[in-house]
Amino acid sequence: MAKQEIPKAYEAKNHEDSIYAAWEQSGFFNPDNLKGEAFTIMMPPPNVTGVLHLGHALENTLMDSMIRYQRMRGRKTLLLPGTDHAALPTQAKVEKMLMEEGMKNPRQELGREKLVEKIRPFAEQSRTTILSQIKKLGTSCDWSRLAYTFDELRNRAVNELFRRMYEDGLIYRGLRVVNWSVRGQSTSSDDEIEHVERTAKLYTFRYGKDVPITIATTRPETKLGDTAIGVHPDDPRYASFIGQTFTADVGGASSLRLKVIADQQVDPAFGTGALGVTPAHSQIDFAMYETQKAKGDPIDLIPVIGSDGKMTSQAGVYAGLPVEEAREKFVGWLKKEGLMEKEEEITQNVGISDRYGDVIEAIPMTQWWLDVQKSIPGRGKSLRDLMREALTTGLHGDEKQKVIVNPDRFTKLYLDRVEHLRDWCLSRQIWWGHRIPVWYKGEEMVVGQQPEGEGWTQDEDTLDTWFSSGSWTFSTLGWPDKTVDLEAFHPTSWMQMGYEILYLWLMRMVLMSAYALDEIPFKEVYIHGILRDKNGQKFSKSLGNGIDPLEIIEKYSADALRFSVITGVTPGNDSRFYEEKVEAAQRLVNKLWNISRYILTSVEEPVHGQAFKELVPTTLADRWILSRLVRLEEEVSAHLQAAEFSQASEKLREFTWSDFADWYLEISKAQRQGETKASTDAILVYVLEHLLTYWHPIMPFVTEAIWSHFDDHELLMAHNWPVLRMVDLDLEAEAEMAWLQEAIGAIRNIRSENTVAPKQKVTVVMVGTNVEMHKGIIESLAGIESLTFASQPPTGEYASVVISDGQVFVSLQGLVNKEAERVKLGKEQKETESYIASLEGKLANEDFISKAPEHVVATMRQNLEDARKKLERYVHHSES
RNA sequence: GGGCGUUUAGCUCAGUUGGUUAGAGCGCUUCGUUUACAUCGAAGAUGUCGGGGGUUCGAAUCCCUCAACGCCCACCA
Repeated sequence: MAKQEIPKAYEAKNHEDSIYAAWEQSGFFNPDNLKGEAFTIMMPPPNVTGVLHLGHALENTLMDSMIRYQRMRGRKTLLLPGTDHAALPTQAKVEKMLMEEGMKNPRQELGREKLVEKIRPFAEQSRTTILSQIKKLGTSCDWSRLAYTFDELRNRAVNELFRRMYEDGLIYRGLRVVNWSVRGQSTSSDDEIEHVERTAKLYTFRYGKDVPITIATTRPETKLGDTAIGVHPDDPRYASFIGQTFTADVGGASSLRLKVIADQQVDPAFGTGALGVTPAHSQIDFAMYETQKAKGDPIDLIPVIGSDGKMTSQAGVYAGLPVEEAREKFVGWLKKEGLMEKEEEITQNVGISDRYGDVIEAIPMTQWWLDVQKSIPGRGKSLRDLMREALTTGLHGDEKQKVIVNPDRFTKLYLDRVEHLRDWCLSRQIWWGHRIPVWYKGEEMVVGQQPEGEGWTQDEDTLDTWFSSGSWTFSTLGWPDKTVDLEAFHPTSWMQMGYEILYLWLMRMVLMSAYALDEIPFKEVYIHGILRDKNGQKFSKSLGNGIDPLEIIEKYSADALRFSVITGVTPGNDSRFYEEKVEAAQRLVNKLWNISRYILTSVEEPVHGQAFKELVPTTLADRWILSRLVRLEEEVSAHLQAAEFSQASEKLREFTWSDFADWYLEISKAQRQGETKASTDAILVYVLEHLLTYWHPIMPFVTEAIWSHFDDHELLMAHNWPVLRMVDLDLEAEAEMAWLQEAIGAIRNIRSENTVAPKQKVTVVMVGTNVEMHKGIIESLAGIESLTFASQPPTGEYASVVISDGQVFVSLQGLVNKEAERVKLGKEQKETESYIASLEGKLANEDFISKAPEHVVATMRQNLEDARKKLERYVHHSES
């Protein structure tokens, strides 16, 4: 083979797109072209609300590193890509854009169909962008199975799931108090609310002069809808009032009828111990309303706040006022009437819509709900039971149907949440999303799919977006049909997600999968943290600290980006991202490139694919580097298998830069001068091709680019992961090499301390050891002119250093600072002495000898022996 | 009000079941570089592993406690 021309630096731009195209064209992204046991990852579908951010870069790196490793290990791998229509966030985003363009109320001005027609192209555009960005990151997913939560197949799955749950009595329609966003004009689930601490005013007052009970509230205006006064059943202050009804003519609004009821949930220690019960505008009060109804002692429900955030007609003279004005007016009236007893500042948590940012109002509405506690017909278990089982005993006590969470602490959070789960409000009043699959005609109602015939109208509401993403692991495989894919790839093997969607997504995937298939959605889930900026702040638009992953790829390389988001990161913990990290990673990429460049351009005929047995390790360095490679394979495999990406990449970096580049390559330069050339060349090529293979899952592009310089046309991506044998470890060579490295380091140290220029050759005498066979290595790596071995220290101007197995003397005519030498040796001697003392102490301890494992004691004894030998040399030296 | 996480070199972080004298990257200091790579090489400095207590032959690692920072949950109206 002719010598190759390889550029000095790796220019990622010239390679990445064409490499990705070659991968795609090869067909190996598609498991149909692969053999072996299935290994499946469903890509968490990015929202079509814009472009990819760094978090996606992290996720794609995690998924792709895992899938590439498994593919190379001979698994039939499927990484299925997709996107999420993200109902509310997408509609909110488009509405915001329209409003920025001058529209006041897009929903009102456009109406349902026209608004959806505005959202669709935006979503499509966003999808296209995102999909191309995923390719830029190198993600090896099967594009032939691309899915979208809002396409026809997924819609069919969603409708079918809804129908089954309805028929099982789990989905019901009911009047309940919902979380209402006035700004968004829609309900939210409990999980879509953020709690923000605020200061608020707590008002303490009586409803009227004839009402003997004082209550406290931060929302006086809602008191216009009060229908009861709640007290704790054991509270002696109010015991005599329980059951009585008082009337009050509040603020000229309406006449309230307030029944005093006893309820365990009332905290006698808060405020006055009496609670104004507003069933229409409080979850807890609504629960009391239901309890009273069940008891046969019902109280009324009076909505005084409407979906527009203004007071309703039932609020009398307050009707039409925004809540804040109503509050002010009512407070004014209370004061005027002398009913107000106290006003104080308190801090409280308010629920905020996480998308629209306004305070959530509790409003009674008829909505669709999913009951998580009801027993599923024929199964004797509720959805809650299934969700619990999946992470504890495994579904039906089957260990194989258990989801393993990494790190484990998130299991606890999940389970805690499962126990406190309330019914899930499924319906939304936005328009971008799967429409509730229910049709009405007069009194008739059909669920699942549109019935034949005229006159049917579909429910106006849409489904919570998590209803469709919850079914992602199987809707993507063709469910509800019994497809080959579903059989082959479900439950999926591995999933990764950020902890911020643990509740939103993990729980719902488990719920949906357990319900629809009686299977867990995946066997293992890896929880990652979020990427923060250099100062530990979240990346956000408002802070303006965002980093576009594509710009990073453009400036450095996709491999450097991948390496830098994955390294130094542990599951479940946040990490910081900044360009210096990418720079360091890019240096590593370039290092690998140049190692390869050196080997491929200087070895005349790189023999590709040699077997370990065919190699002829001739020198110590040969044996050593092969042993190190065996160790590397073992470690990297174990780390990747365990999803310890950071550790895997650290091991690879260490081997690449230190063992291979700094040591073996340098030694090889001498070895290639003589008769060991052929064997050295073979080993260089062997180690290189293995190293590229092991790097490939993490840095796929540069490894593939280098691989293409080998003689055949096989893609590295489709190459088998070479498994080496532990029996080929050469412990003797590793120990001997470690000593040699120490000796060379010692000589270099003396040179450096005495500022001997690297070019200046020195004369070295080594005492107390005989390693003449490695003379050449020491000479070439330590810049030595003459290396001799002696039994006695030489006389004359020498600087010396004591090493584990001997002493090194470096001649330094006129350069030695004898005093400095003495001080240095004296210091080292002291350190050795105290080290010996500590070892002797340990070894003199009977308990240690009897209780510590043998190998620990043996190592300690060996260390002591070595240290004593070393000390002798110091003593000897100071005497001479 | 509960719960969780973090605290290791100047900075960012590893440290796998407790076991040699605690590591990496970046930064810093010195010297060098026609010879794969200045996106480089060699050498070097820097740590009472947040504080205190305990268990153990042995603790960065396990237990208790305190502190600082961060996060999550919760219907004190």
